[in-house]
Order: sequence, then structure tokens, then C-alpha cells
Amino acid sequence: MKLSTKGKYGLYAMFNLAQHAGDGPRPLKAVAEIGVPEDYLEQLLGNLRRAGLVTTVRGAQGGYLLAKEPQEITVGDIIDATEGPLALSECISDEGCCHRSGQCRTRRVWEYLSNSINDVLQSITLKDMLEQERFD
Amino acid sequence: MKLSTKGKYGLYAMFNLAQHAGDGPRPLKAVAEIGVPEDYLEQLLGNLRRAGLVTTVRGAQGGYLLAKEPQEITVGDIIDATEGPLALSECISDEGCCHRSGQCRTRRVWEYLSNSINDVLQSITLKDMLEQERFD
DNA sequence: ATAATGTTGACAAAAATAGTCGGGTATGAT
DNA sequence: ATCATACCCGACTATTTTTGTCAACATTAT
Repeated sequence: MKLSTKGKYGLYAMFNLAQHAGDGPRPLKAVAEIGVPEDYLEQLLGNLRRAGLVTTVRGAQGGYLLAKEPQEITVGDIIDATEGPLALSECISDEGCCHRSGQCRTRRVWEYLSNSINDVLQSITLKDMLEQERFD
Repeated sequence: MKLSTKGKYGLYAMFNLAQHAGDGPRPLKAVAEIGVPEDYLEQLLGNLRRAGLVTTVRGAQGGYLLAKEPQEITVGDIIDATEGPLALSECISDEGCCHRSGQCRTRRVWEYLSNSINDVLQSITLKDMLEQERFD
């Protein structure tokens, strides 16, 4: 069970934007300093834009901006936008998977785990990362 | 971010063994009633055996048995054995990944998240699933 | 012996990941 | 106007992971 690079790169990129919030639109080239191929990063930022986490300014002097304040953007939001929703089992999103004996008894476990993990992911914001006061 | 079928099938299989604990060794054919190809399930049970979660009896009348009491086996143990350890970022297991600017600041986040998620996974045992009293 | 059963390693199809590329569109600067 | 800077979008490809399948072997109850 691991994260793909999409979620990781997505967080790097968003953190980079957070660090430079207030500097005006930040072009892709600049964000790519986190060490991700530009063409690939562009796709990820596209997903983040469609998720409402960044806004863009097109044309010269354009670039990417956080769409909200850092304290309003959580790690969970970013993972969601770049990796797709957390789905420990398709039983949670899909219906009609419980036709075999014994499996329904595990469904509530997936649900409980998903909710718990989402809570954790939602509990950290970009602002927390900027301040870095937490994380025991 | 999702679980592969390995973890899911692994939990199904372990829950199946838990339900039939006390019946003696349960052959692969019987466990496969959870709806998983026998040849594939065999590999997963092999991993669960090497992780010390099941024991086996070879030969006729043989089969698989839980290696411990249901309350001593957690969902986290099973996911670990079948999917490999939770690794949100290779920065946690590997060293030497923090040579680019800004990335180290995210490392502690991965660590915090990993620990939190592991806690959740470790908090549910097979006994909990058998009794099914929890899971709000 | 023989049939039932677990063990092992190699192989392969399918899907997901991780990019790459080429052409578009918008816009500030000149 | 035009040009350079940037974002936008869809298609393509290589690599890796997942999800099996298979064949040969080892062990043991009967």
C-alpha cells in the first residue's frame, strides 16, 4: 500500500506554491524546481486546477496560484485531486459486489478504515506544513 | 490511493479462516470459496505464512490455520503481509532522497501520516470483525 | 501406493504508472 | 500587429505493477 508519485509530486508542487504565495502567478517552469518533469507536472497541476485547488493565469507573466488560503487546503484535498479518491475497496463506491458469502462482513471495516484515514489526511493543511509546529 | 486486491483477498481469506477456527486445517479449496482463484490465493497465503500469521499442515487432510488467536491478528498485519509495508513515500524507508530543495519539509508529513494510518490499521483485529460490535 | 494437499518458481496477460510529445489558445510586452 | 511567454489538451509510449496461470515438486493420511 503506497502512494504513487502523483500524490507526492502534487504535494511538493502545492507546498511550493504555498511558499511563494504573494509573489504573483508562478509559472510551471518555476514550480518544476521541485524536481519533476515539466510535461508531467503540467498534468498534475491541471488536475489540481479542476479540483479547485489552484487557479491559473494564462499568457505571458502567467502561472499558477493557490485558489484558497493555505489553511483551507489539506493534504487530503491534494491526494484526492492527484491520485483520485481513496478507495480501499471498490465495495464502498460500487454497489453489487457483495454476492459472495462472507464478504459483506468486511465492508464495514473498509468503510471504517477509509473514514479514519481520510480524517487523518484532512487534518493537515498547507499552513501546518509552512509552520511546521506539529508532527510529533 | 487504493488497496490492491492482494490486501483485500488477504483479509477475506484470514476472516474465512477465523470463521472456521477450531475446525482443523482448512484446505485451500475451501478458503477459495471467498471467490479468489486458487492459484493466486495460494501465493497470498504463502505470504501470510511467511509473515507468521497462518500455519500450514501439509499432505492429505492438511490445510491452513490461524497462527494466533483472532484478537492477536490485526488488519494492519494482514495488509502488511500481503501488500508490503505502507510506504507513502520512499523517503521514509530510503535515505538520500532529500537533495532537492523544499522536499525535506514534506518528509515529516509522510512520517506523521504513515504512523497515523498504521495506528488505525493496527486498531482492528479479526476478533473485532467476528464480533462486529464496533465500526460506527 | 495413491490421492490429497501445500511449496516453489517461472511465465504471461492486463492494467496502471510515469512520463513524452505536438499542437493548440490566451495575453502581456514591444 | 506580432511575438514571446505561458497555460491547455489529447494522444502516444515505455516501464512497472498487478493479477493471475501453470507445471513440477514435496509431504502425509489413508
